[in-house]
Amino acid sequence: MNKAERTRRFIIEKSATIINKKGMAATSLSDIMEATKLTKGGIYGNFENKDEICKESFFYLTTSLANSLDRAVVQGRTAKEKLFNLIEAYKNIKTEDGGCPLLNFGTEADDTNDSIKEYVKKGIRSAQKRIFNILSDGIEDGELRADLNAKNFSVKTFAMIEGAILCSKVLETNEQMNIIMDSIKSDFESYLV
Amino acid sequence: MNKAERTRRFIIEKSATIINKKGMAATSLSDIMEATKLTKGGIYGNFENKDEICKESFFYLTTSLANSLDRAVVQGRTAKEKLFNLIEAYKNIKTEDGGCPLLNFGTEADDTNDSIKEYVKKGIRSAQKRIFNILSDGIEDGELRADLNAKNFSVKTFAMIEGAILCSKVLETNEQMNIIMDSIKSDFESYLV
DNA sequence: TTTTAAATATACCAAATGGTTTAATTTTGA
DNA sequence: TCAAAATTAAACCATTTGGTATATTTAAAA
Repeated sequence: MNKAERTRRFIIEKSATIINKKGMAATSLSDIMEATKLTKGGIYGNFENKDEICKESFFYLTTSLANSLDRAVVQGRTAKEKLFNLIEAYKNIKTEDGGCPLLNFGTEADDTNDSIKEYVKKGIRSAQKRIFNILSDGIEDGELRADLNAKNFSVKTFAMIEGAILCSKVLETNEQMNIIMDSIKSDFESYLV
Repeated sequence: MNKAERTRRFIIEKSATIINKKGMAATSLSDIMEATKLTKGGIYGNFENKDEICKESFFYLTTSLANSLDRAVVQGRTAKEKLFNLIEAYKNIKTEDGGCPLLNFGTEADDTNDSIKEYVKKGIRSAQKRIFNILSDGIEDGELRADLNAKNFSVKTFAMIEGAILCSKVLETNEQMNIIMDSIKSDFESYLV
């Protein structure tokens, strides 16, 4: 990484949390200047415009999150361990960093920003696929009953997780998060062979 | 309703959809001026500031939605009819009006706007209570098994619905919404006596 | 119908917005 | 080490922002 690449990355890292919390529209250049201690020149020398910073911040947030979820999954050896690890990893999403970027960018972009919406779309699909793969592997290995509909279960689970994140953030307690995650677990266990 | 009250209401009705779609921060006075065909004077004669317009728009959106959900519920005579009607009403939330205000205002306000966050909090609680009441009435009437945990089921169901709205809006298809709603229904049916 | 009070438009304002240009400073590689 | 290239700071720009003061119009009551 040369200087330019380092600065670019530094700006993204600093901006990402702010944008995840405040939203793309509500985050101003001044916010980014303050967080990076750089002037506009320093920022615009590395990025075309604010949109590019938002886009790159979204990529940074989603890949960081995806990596930490993937790391949790590979630690598990059975489908059950994998799914339960994944759930714990979701629980560990830092509220102080703004929560899930798919939820934040998704709700902001859905009516206003088609290109970001496309990226969120891909993010949702791959998050669902992560769950789907655990389940279909489990079925193939005979760990899970074949009548488990992996597609439906993964869609449902993802929706519950995002809803759980919304509730914990707004209600400012993890109570409902725990209820929801426990419910996913026991629902899953009913499909164990 | 005198002239002032009518104008106030008119401004709220026009602003509400815009704010629900674009978000509070991204909606400018000019957006509201354009939608209402009023000038700043006409708007600021009826409202203190933009915050008040946002707050009133949130109230307007949530009470409209709550009313239409309540109307759907009372049409049903059994718990099953009530819940299924509620689910259909949720499915009918107009995407072109921006979707669920609890989701939109909740994700925007959670890190930035404590007073709106408090109102969203109440909105979530009452949405969950609407489901809870259907279930606990059903248990009391002997329509539903007593081992149905009404609290957990309502929390879980609400999360799934909000997640489903997010997915349909971003993915631009109702496929997952249908999967999720059907899953809620069949989960519920397993508790029928 | 006329007076008075309410509601709205017009014309402002300072501050902040995203973005550009140019000059100065750092890095980098030969 | 030193020149070329990359990076950043400073000053600037037009536009838009939320908000206000005042003039004008409209509605309501006597």
